Amino acid sequence: MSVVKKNIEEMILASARRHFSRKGFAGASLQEIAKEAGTTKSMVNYYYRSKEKLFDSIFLSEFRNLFSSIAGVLLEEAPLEKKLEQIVSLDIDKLLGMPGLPVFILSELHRNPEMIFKGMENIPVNRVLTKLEKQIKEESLRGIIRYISARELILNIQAMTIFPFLAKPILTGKLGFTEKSFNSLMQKKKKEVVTMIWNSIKK
Amino acid sequence: MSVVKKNIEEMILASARRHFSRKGFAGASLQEIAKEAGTTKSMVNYYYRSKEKLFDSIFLSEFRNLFSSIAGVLLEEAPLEKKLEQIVSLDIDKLLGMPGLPVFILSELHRNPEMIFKGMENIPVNRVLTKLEKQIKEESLRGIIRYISARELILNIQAMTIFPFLAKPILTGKLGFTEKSFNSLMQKKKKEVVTMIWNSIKK
DNA sequence: GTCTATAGCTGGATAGAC
DNA sequence: GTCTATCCAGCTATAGAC
Repeated sequence: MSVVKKNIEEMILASARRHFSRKGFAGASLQEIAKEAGTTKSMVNYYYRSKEKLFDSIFLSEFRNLFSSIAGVLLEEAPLEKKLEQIVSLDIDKLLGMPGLPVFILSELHRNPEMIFKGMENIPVNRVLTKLEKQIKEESLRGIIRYISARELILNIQAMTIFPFLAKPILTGKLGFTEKSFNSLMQKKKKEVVTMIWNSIKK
Repeated sequence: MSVVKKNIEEMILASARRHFSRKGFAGASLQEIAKEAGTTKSMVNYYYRSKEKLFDSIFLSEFRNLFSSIAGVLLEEAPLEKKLEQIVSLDIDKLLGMPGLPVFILSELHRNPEMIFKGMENIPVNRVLTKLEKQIKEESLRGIIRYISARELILNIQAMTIFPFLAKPILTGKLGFTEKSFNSLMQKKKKEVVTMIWNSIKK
C-alpha cells in the first residue's frame, strides 16, 4: 500500500541482518528479529524455516559483499599499481558504509570455519589467484616490482584496509578517535596504504 | 592429591577460557563449561556468582594479555626501530601460541564496546601514547624519520601483525595455507613487517 | 565445598484457527 | 499468509541436603 511498508519477508530479512551482524548467530534471537520486523516468530519460520537457514542467507550475502569488489578489480586488465589503488579505495568506501561487516564475517567464520565454503562457492578464488600470480611474475620480470606471492599481497592489502575497522572500538574508545576523525583517517589511508604497499614491492 | 587434578576453581576457569574464546559469551553455556571442568553448574555459580562475572574475569585477563607486551616495550628506552622489531616479534610469537585471541577480543568488544574500559583500566594508555609521541617527534626532528602520529603508527603495526590471525580461517580454508605454512609465513613476517613499516616512515 | 533438584525463564519450532 | 497458542529443550540461577 506504500513504499514504506514493504512486505513482511523483506522486513524480516532487514531486521535479521541488523541483529545477526550486531550480535552474531548465538546472540541474536528470532523473537527480537520478528519484533523489530513488526511481526511474529511464526512468520520468520514460515519464510525461512529455521534460524540457521535465515542466518545462512544473511551471512552469504554479506560475505560476498565483502569480497566481491576485490575479485572484480583483480580480474580486470590494468597495471598492478592501478589495481592496488582501486581495491583500496573501493574497500574503504564500502566499509565506511558498513563498518561492522568485517568483524561479523570473521568472528562467525572463527566459530564455524566450514561456512567459508558456502560463502565462497560463487567466488572464482583460483582464477583470481592465478591471474594475479601471473601478473606479478610478468611485472617482476620486467623489473617493475620484486616478486611476492599473490596471496601474500592480498593479505597485506586487506590487513591495512580492513584492520582499522576491526579495531574501531579501541580507536574510538581509548585512542581518542571520534566518528569523524576515524572517517577522515580512513580517507587519508586510501593514499597511504597504496604508497606503503607499493613501496614495499616496487624496485 | 596430585598435580594433574587441580582444584575445581582453576578447572572451571580453564574450561571457561576455552569455551568463551571459541564460542563467545552468547554461544557458551555454563552447563558445558562445568561438564568439561568435571563438575556442575552449581559449582560455577558458587565460585563466580554469574555467567557475566565469570566471563568478565576471562575477558579481562585475555585483553591484558593481548596488549601487555606492546605497552611494556613502548615504555622502555630504545630507538624506535628497535622497539618496532621487539613489538612485532613478541606479538607474533605470542599469537602463534594463541591464534584465536584477537578475534575473541575484537568480536566481544564489537558486541559490547563498554568492556574496553574494564579491559584497559590497568593499562597506562596515555603514558604510552605521550611517550611514543615524544619519541617520534625527537627522531623526526633529528631527520631519522618523517612524522606520524603515535596512534597511527601503532595501528599500522598491529594491522600487519594481528590481521593474519584474524583472517586465518580464510587463509587455511581457501588460500591454500596449512597450519605449517601459516606458521612459517608468520615467522617470515617478523622481518617483513619491520621493513615495511620502517621504510614507510624513515627518511 | 560439593552435590541434586528445581524454579523460572527464554529460546526455536510447530499446530491449527482464520 | 498471518496470527495465537503451545510444546519442549536449554539456559541461568538458587534452594537445600550432605
